[in-house]
Amino acid sequence: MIDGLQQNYGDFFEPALIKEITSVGTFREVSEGDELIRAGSYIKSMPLIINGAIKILRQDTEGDELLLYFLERGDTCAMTLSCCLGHHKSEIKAIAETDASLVMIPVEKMEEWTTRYKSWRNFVFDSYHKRLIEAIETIDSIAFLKMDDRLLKYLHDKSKVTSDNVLKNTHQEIAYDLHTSRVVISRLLKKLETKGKVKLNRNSIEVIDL
Amino acid sequence: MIDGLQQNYGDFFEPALIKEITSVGTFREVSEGDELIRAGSYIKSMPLIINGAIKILRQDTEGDELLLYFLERGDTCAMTLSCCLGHHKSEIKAIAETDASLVMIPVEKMEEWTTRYKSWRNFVFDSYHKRLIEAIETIDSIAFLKMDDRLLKYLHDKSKVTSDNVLKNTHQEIAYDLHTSRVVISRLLKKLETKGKVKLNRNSIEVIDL
DNA sequence: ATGGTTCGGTAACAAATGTTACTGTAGTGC
DNA sequence: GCACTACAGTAACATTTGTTACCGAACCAT
Repeated sequence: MIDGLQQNYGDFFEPALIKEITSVGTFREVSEGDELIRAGSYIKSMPLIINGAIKILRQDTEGDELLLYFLERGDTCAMTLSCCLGHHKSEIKAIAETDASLVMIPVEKMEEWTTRYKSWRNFVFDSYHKRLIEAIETIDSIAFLKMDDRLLKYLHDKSKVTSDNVLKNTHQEIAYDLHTSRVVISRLLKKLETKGKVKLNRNSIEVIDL
Repeated sequence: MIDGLQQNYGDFFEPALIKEITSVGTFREVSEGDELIRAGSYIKSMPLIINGAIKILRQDTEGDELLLYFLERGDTCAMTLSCCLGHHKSEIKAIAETDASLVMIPVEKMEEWTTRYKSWRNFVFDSYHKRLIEAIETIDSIAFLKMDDRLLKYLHDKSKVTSDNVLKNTHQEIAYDLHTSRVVISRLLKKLETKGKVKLNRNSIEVIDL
């Protein structure tokens, strides 16, 4: 755990803080598909991502879903942050996109560090900033792009976070993430295949050139 | 200015901070329609809103626009915050929705206060949280609602921030905010009128019952 | 192999939204 | 008054997206 922290957060946090994290944080490994945060639940600890990727989804009251963004190493979940600091309910759902390792920090420490460590404060501010930007980029996609371009962006982002240009996804799963229907995704993927941008196989999509 | 600060921020900030704000902040009055922040510009001071309303828009590279949310008394602009703290470029555009009064805080002070005042720190965290929630609510609207419901929400929100159930808006302006076309808005407004939800006049819309 | 299930391709259709074009009317300046 | 402009109403049409239904292939368990 110390290695992972040092590697991903060492440039950012002062040694004393790294040491504290090591002593109070708990290391956790999760498998692809694990649900880390359920919408509407309360959260008592905050994850620092050491490696792997987490996807953050918005879920409305009828259960409709929409992918907000991915978190990667060095990231933390701003919603969790603000839930912890403000003691609000979770507004989102988090699923492990790949196997991942995390360090979980208890809430009390977070608040304490905010006072004591400048680097922690900056990290928290920076995380908020990043998430706000990501949220706004998501808004851009939905508001300004048509479904075909949103799909392209999705394939691109996903192959980036998994570091793999073969996506092991069903069309239905993509449809959930983009909040549309399976038929629409199949239709658009087929178009992309005829353009030579992807190669389609059962349960997987090979990204050729986006 | 001290009155306004005391009234809107007094519960939140300790007296010493209020005093500091008074001494280093500059009072500013803006008129409806004034452009406070232009997309792509750098920002050197942060506004605390004393009264009035500011609308925050996203603008893409082609000039397409979309309303993100309104700011009201007691609010500040989280994007400005993070731009100041992180020295990033503005990603948004801000327009005075009504006449408004603001107190502008220089960047340096903001950073200093973050270290010195717990209440300021909490204010900043809280602002980030609020804006993130608002951004996500905007995502909800675009992703999960159809244009007719988005229009209803728009009319509702707008009549709330202006404290007036008569909106002095052209259809074209609404179309810009919702990123659609004038014809679509006219069509939907007409439907709302036949349902008795609004009354349409030239250059104004009376909200009857949403 | 058999039967059941999941996945993807496709067609046909429905609904929502976007686009273009034309109208009349209210306001504005002269 | 007259010309001009901005605004809103409407129709006709195009495009995009969503929905339903059906088929066949791949996969799975027995």
